[in-house]
Amino acid sequence: MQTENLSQRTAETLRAQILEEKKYRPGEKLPNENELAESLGISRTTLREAIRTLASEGLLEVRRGRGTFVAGELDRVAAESVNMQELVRMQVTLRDLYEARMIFEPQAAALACKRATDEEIERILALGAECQRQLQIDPRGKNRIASESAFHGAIIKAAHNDFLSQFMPTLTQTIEQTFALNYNLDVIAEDAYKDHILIMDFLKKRDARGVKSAVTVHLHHAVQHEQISFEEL
Amino acid sequence: MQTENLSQRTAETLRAQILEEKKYRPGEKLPNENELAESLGISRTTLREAIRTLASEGLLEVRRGRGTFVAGELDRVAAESVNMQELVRMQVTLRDLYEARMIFEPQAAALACKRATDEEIERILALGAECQRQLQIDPRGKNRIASESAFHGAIIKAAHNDFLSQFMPTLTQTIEQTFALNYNLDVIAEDAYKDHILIMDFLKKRDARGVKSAVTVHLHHAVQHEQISFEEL
DNA sequence: ATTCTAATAGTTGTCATACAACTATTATAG
DNA sequence: CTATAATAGTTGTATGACAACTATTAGAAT
Repeated sequence: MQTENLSQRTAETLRAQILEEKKYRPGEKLPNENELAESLGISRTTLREAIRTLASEGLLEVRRGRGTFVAGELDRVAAESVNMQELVRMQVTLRDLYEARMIFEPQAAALACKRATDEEIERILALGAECQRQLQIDPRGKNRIASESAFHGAIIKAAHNDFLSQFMPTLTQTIEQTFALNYNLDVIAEDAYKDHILIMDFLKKRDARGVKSAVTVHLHHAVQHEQISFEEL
Repeated sequence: MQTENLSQRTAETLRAQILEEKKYRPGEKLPNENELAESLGISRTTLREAIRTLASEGLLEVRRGRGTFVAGELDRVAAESVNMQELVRMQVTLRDLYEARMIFEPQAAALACKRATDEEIERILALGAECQRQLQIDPRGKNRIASESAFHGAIIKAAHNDFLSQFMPTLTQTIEQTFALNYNLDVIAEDAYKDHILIMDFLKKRDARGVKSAVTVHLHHAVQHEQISFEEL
């Protein structure tokens, strides 16, 4: 599979030289572009495209008039992102992703229960009601899925944790993207309807433990058709 | 602050045209490089560097011989990564990050308890012992911190969840990076020593709930000097 | 008519070269 | 000794050319 182009292959070569071979240390200056290109046996144009890729990843830092440098260790750490694309490529299993979701979504819901403002609770309930309506109209429709995400999203948001707020949608969307196909929406619909009632009830009462359990159950329902088994936690 | 170079400014222009102006829709093909460069009033070289940046972010997909395309909606979602650098920039608070850690790490430890091979348990115990040694030698030394990370990391890894294995180190390193400074290592050391014993004991017995609680306590000890208060979960 | 093949148009990939623009150092003038 | 100018080193941008790949189209063979 010689499908990748030269500039991308070069980017990988450099990445390996930095990260694995440690040919260039954090903070160290790379040879200038002309030298480096020649030593790699490629044109400067191609090298520059490779450098752009690595700079965009945060591994390199290009300073005009001075040179190109390997990012310092701290910056490098910060650059290590959780890239969903990567995860898909490295074949992280659905089980792993769902497991992660099952760990933190119920907890986030519990937090929401304690931290949500009254307005937020109202909004969540409204979204939940809309969700129930969509479930009855067309359990397989796009609107149903959208309203469900909105419902879940509003709950997460009410947890008032910026990290979770940003992280959660990425995870759930990745899950949906990867496996939206073999999802049996009809079967799930009945369970979902009842689950939502539970979740909303507990939210109204601000019963954190109740919400947490209800969300856990809800996620189990959503996943039980995937023949994934989860351990007790 | 006209500091950014033209190719990067062009990347931002294109990003805005796609994300905000919606001039190009998901899946849509961009004009070819010659036309686009001309219409932007820049050289093809510069445009290509901008495209590399966006392609590396996952927003564009370049197909040789066919053209350059805006990533489909699904792919785009996958490209949305949780970038720690971003999070730091948007001032996600330490509390948020730690809260996330407190949600994930104890559960991960519990999973490890059930899924670790005997060899993994052995290795974790060895790392734990090393950690204890370092704690006595020099509670503030670099080695102590490194061995502690190794210990925690090995536990996470034993959970056999590829997602968590990639995600947790990023989270913990970000936390450490952000506030390694105002860490009172001396005070923590005593607690840590006892916590480690607990954690290792429960691991040996493969008591998942025990480990989970012990890790929770450990994290609370690590954070209690930061004057962050956490809700009950 | 159908299928295979070859030509072709459209596109990205790579190269070589030149010069502009910026940065840091060194040499020079005052 | 200081301020300024020259200079060397480096990245940034532009141009033009051609290679390599993809999809379509035209044409030939069946």
